[in-house]
Amino acid sequence: MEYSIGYFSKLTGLGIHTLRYYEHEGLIAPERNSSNRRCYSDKDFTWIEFIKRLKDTGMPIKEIKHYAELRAAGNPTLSERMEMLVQHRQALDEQIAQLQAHKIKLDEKIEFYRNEIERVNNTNL
Amino acid sequence: MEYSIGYFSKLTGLGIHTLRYYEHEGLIAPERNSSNRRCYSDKDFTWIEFIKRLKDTGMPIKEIKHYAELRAAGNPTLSERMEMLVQHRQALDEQIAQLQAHKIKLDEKIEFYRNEIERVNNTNL
DNA sequence: ATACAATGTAGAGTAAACTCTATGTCAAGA
DNA sequence: TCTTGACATAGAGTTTACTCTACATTGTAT
Repeated sequence: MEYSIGYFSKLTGLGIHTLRYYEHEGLIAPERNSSNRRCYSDKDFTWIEFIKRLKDTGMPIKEIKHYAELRAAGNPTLSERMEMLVQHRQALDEQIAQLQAHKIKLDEKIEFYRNEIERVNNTNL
Repeated sequence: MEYSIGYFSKLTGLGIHTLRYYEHEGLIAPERNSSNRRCYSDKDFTWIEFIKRLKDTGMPIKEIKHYAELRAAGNPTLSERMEMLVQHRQALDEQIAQLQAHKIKLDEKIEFYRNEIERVNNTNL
């Protein structure tokens, strides 16, 4: 199936302007029809979902663009792309570990507040 | 102990400009000496470490500023501050869960690449 | 045939969070 | 005394990732 930019925007939840911006930045290159309108495919959908995943895990646009270029170059770049993903997984692991450490501290702080509120209530009896 | 902005910058790893910016944005309010120089205290250090934690877990500066205002107002705002932290913990839990889901997908993708590279190597024997 | 909604491009504007520059003050060492 | 270095303020500049505006063109329904 092929999708207009308006429909593709709804499919992906990304906003027409954002889709055009991503194309301008070299992340995605949809086909064009005879009237120069963009025609997004199911492959584009799969690809944009992956882009969203990379973004949501903290990869900057420029790096995604680089990945996109490798992808466009086909099989010869397979191992380089995998290398990128392995490194990104490493960063993601660290990110998750740090957030979990932050969560523990935040839990402690909340516990502190619970006690403090209790204490203040008792003081003002 | 009291610290100059230069020393405090090294203590916190935050950059002199950033510390002044945080003060301007209402996150922190260090004392001043007779020559109008900033004097950061150990309390300021503890506080800035907490600010860093909030930031690293995705809380925007404006919201941290609001927390700082409540904090400056003392005991009457204890429960409101705790409420903020409880909500933030909720957001953090969701953030961690999403990253973990992303990680699973990324692992799958890397596994796919591993197989694909293997397949391409065998094809070109 | 005509209106109007969707799309096209180019470029300007926005928001967040810094980061830097210009200019001035002030205390301490050579 | 003179110079140097840390600090002060005000405001400009940067980066990232959008988001919007202006204006032209095209496809569709009346």
